[in-house]
Amino acid sequence: MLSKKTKYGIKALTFLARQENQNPVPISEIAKAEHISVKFLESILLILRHSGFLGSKKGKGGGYYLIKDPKEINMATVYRILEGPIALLPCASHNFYEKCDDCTDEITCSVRRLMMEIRDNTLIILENNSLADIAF
Amino acid sequence: MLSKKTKYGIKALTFLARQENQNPVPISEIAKAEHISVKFLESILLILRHSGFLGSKKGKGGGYYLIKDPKEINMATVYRILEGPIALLPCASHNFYEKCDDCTDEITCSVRRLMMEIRDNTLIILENNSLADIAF
DNA sequence: TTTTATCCTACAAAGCCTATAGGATAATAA
DNA sequence: TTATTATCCTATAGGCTTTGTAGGATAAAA
Repeated sequence: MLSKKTKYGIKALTFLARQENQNPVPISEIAKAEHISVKFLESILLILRHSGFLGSKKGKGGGYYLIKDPKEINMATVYRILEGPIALLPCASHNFYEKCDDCTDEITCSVRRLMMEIRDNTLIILENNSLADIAF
Repeated sequence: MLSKKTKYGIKALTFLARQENQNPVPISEIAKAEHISVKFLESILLILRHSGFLGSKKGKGGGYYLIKDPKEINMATVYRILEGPIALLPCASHNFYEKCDDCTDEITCSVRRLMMEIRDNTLIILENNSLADIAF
């Protein structure tokens, strides 16, 4: 299941993508519109800023704004930053690969094969969707 | 991510499906072969028995065995019993639906739409795979 | 100088995951 | 009948993750 962090993060990105201009939007405004705790959202937007999706401006008239064109923001990348691995098992993940303690032979592992198939399909969907695709 | 409970549960089912006959297999044997804690596996097999996948026999010569034909055991059903919802959000789930606290309009929610697409795809894969399909 | 708003670290409550403990129950074999 | 084997079942504990909250530091604008 998606964490609230990821869900709120995507909602905030969507909210910013829907803005008519690139003026900074304060956290409080996004939080109010999307019904999210201000402080929790603050920590999420900080992550998205550090990851290069958002810019920020302090003081009056400040807030967060999108740095990239929503068409260039890939949902697979967003997912990995907020949620972590797309695969349902570490041994089926490209970017977060880990060997299983209990498996003797990864290649013939039936669970892994099934999870790889799901992973491949989920990845295609996420990669085929940009922020612009889901926002409008 | 898949819980160990689900992973171990599927591995145990696979192990039983690969048995040549329908004789009961003791927990300890499955646990040893799949490198799983006996006590933890015990609790998982109990769930699978209560869900109608497994039968059991007590005492010497006892253990667990498959009740159904592996071809008739659908991985979507197994997943739901062990892991819970297939969807990544409660609002995108058929069998475990829950309304979001923060959403005002579910229909236009961008996160939900994306998660529904992933859910539909994942569901197809799980439904198209029986225990027999993944075991052999 | 005041107000506004982000920046950043630390922390706390709650819930979930991963087992483990220990006795009850039932079947088999000697 | 007794000992052994193996499941049945409930309770619980430790650790980790999630979901925030607190509080001050920093920077920009009025």
